[in-house]
Amino acid sequence: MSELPKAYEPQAVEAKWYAAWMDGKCFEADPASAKEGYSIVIPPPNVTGILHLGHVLNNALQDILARRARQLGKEVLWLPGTDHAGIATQTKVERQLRDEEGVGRRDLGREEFLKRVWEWKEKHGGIIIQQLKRLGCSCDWSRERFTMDAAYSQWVSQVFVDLFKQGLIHRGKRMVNWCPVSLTALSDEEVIMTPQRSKLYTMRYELADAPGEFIEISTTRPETLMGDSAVAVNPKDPRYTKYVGRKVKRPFPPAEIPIIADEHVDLEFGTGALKITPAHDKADFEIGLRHGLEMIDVLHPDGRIHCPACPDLDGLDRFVARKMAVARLDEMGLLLKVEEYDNNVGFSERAHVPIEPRISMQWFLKYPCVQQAADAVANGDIKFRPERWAKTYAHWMENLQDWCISRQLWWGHQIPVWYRKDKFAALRDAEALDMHDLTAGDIHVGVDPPADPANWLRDEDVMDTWFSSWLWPFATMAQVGEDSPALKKFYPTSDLVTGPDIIFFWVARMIMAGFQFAGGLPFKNVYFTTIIRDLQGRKMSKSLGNSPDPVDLMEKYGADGLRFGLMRIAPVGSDVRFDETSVEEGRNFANKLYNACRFRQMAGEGGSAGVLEQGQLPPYHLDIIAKLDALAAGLEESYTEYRFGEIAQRLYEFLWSEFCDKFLEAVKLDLRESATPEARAATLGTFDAVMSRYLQLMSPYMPHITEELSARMGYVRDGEFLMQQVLPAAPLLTVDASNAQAHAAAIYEAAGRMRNLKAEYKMGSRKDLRFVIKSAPAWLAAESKVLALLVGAAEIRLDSAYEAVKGTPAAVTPLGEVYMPLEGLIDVAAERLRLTKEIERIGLEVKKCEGKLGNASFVERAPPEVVVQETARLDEWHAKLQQLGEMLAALT
RNA sequence: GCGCGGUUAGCUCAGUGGUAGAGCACCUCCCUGACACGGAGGGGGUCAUAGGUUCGAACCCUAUAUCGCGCACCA
Repeated sequence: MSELPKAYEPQAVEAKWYAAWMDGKCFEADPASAKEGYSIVIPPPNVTGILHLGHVLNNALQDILARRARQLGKEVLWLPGTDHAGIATQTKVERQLRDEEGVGRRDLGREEFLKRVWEWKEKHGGIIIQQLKRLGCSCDWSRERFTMDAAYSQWVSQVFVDLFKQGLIHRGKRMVNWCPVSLTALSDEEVIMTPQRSKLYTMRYELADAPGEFIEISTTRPETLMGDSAVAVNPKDPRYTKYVGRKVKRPFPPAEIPIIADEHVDLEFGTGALKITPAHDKADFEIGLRHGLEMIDVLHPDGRIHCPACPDLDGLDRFVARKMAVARLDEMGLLLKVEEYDNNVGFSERAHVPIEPRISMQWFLKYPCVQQAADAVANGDIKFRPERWAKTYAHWMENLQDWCISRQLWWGHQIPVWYRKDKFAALRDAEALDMHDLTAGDIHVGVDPPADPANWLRDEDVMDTWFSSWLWPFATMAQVGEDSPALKKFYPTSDLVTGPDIIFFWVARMIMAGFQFAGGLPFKNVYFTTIIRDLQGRKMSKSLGNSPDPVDLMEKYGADGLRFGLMRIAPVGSDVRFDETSVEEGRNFANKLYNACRFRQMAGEGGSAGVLEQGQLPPYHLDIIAKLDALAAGLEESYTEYRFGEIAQRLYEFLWSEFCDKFLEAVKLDLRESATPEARAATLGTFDAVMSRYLQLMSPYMPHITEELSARMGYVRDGEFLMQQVLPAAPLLTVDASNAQAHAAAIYEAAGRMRNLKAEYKMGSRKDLRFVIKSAPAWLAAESKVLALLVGAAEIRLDSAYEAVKGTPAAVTPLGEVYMPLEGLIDVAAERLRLTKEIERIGLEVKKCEGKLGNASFVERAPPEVVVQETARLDEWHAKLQQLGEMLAALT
């Protein structure tokens, strides 16, 4: 044992133990182990990412699960890694190149640009990994993966090829969500519908065969009218039946377009007539297909208008063009009204701009194993917590659309498809060729390039990042075709911990991939974390500046403090509002734990468990031992239910309210020098038995401090680690403690009542009071000294014959009636009154003041306006009065 | 529009049929030999509203209000 400083200083301790665990290879998983396997794969953070509180919550939970599993004797694999995060990373590096070198990616060319991204990744990519280590994460770092590792990329290509061969992947020209900033297609999930305050424009088109007669149309997007190829009305709409089949004049560029009838049109909305722009609206696209309409593309990929026939609009940004188009309509006398209008607009998840529905050639996946994946959750093979997310999942699975998996980016897994050079030009330039236009000899789909690469060109697109992430649970454990021991031991994984915001992006897709490629479900339990918000309820975000840096918090409060604080407020249900004070509480709790152990160390050596038979131990000992067993059982139950906040709360209450506030206070007498060696040894023995087990129970939540204290207190042998000790199944208590617990409870409660009595009579801090207990139980005689210590009394007298004088303060306690006789002491109330009057008599004012009496002067100003602070302690009143007298004498 | 979740002390949240809880904040006292990142005591809530079921409801049921989140959208 060694000396401990007064307050716990986590920083050095945490770094020391993390290094020791790494040296000891404590986190490494052995697939050959005979122990039962337990595994988690980390939700790979973006390689560009830096740690935020969401990561902390998420990874602390995984660490707790992993550490707990080790304590239960399992062979644990927590597999870490990072995600290449296509758009995010490419954007970041492009921005840096533009800022620092003034070049774009096309200036560099694909090969050079990718080289630069890799360089950037090697240099800055590991930040979040270091931060996870700082947090104490017990990942098997020897198995760290990256979604663009060679072996992992092999999986991605292989999966693409397999799905293609099964006919589930195909290429086609379809309406997709296009991001005009990132210049790529996006999946439906990457589009965020956002309420907007926009305008609804009502305009009129003139009928071609009846000049002066108009049809009125409402639109929110007048800038695309150059792409109109029809006007549609509902076939059931009597107002418009006479128009169907006729033509109207499109204002610009001038053209005559048909009026068609389509069920899709809502009679109630606007004028009931809808302009059809098949190339720039999803619904219009469908209508266009049904009616064989011309698809007129009037937008460049970057969102500028492409319409040489309208020179004043051509080349303008879409939002500038909107105003211009409206102005032109107005000039032409075709604009009828403009109304304020609330609607939802799809925004790009990454670039935060409105997406543009756009027809383009892309690769699509028809999801595999949908039914199996849906059933697995519905029938409980995969259990979601909280359970309600299962409904969200089921709903999504029922309404699956094909997944657009191609991205017009460079950073990512390039699509493993090659085209014959001569056909490729046509494909690319016209964007007209469908897969069906290519014969088998024109296209090569394979993990490896064609044998005569000179004659082929590779598809330039890469795959959606999630198309690699969905393979994560197994592609991290085995190479393609490998008979992997890790996979055998650790797949399917045990628990997945992630946010509900990626239930579609990731969780659902992993389940489908698991069935399709790994022969079964990828995990058994999914624990969905809560979203962390600030005190105003806003999502944490960099731009709002409301997201505290977890590393700063760890420097200030320690990783253990941060972990514990966050766990205590992480609810099972809804979102959590984060406040730094919760981390402060975590730090304070660590300090409390530390000081309890420090107290033990100051009591010195001696004492080992079992000096006394448990049957002979005082009630406080048996009580705390029983409560520790209850704690262990309670934690077991809470872990089974994944109730992490409850676990933290139980741990907190045991140490603070039971162990420190009650047990430690009750046994202090036995650690004084006056105590018998036997009592002292028994006390130290109980302390060690309970504390060593408690530290172990605490270890998953606060791994560093528990490891430190266990080592310092000698609870763990040199060269061993607390985190590797298996939690004993047997309870500590071996005898019936019900009597002892009843006695201890009675004493603690009585002590509370008696302290309350003291406080009521303004004698809370006096230690010289004597209490009398009437009709006390016989066993109390042995404990009266302890009770006196707990109460802060000079003596507790047990006297069944006691007759209290009238007016003696009294309280009913589980130990019988308690009296606090004041004979022999001063009559506090009366004496205080007398002194107050005396002070007022000599012309001073008695005033209540804030602050500490001991430090502040009782005379704030010189006479005649001398002010005296009120105090509860009579001896101080006397002293003040005396000093006042002296002062007054000096002044007069 | 459909679905989900919340509404409990000033704040953040526990509490799924039996006399309302924690931490922080607040008030009083105390730097007593583990801890002021602490100790002792205290004040504070008609559990969103209205009905209903029940001997008994914060909890179960039905509405309503309100906040948040998904999904789907009519230009």
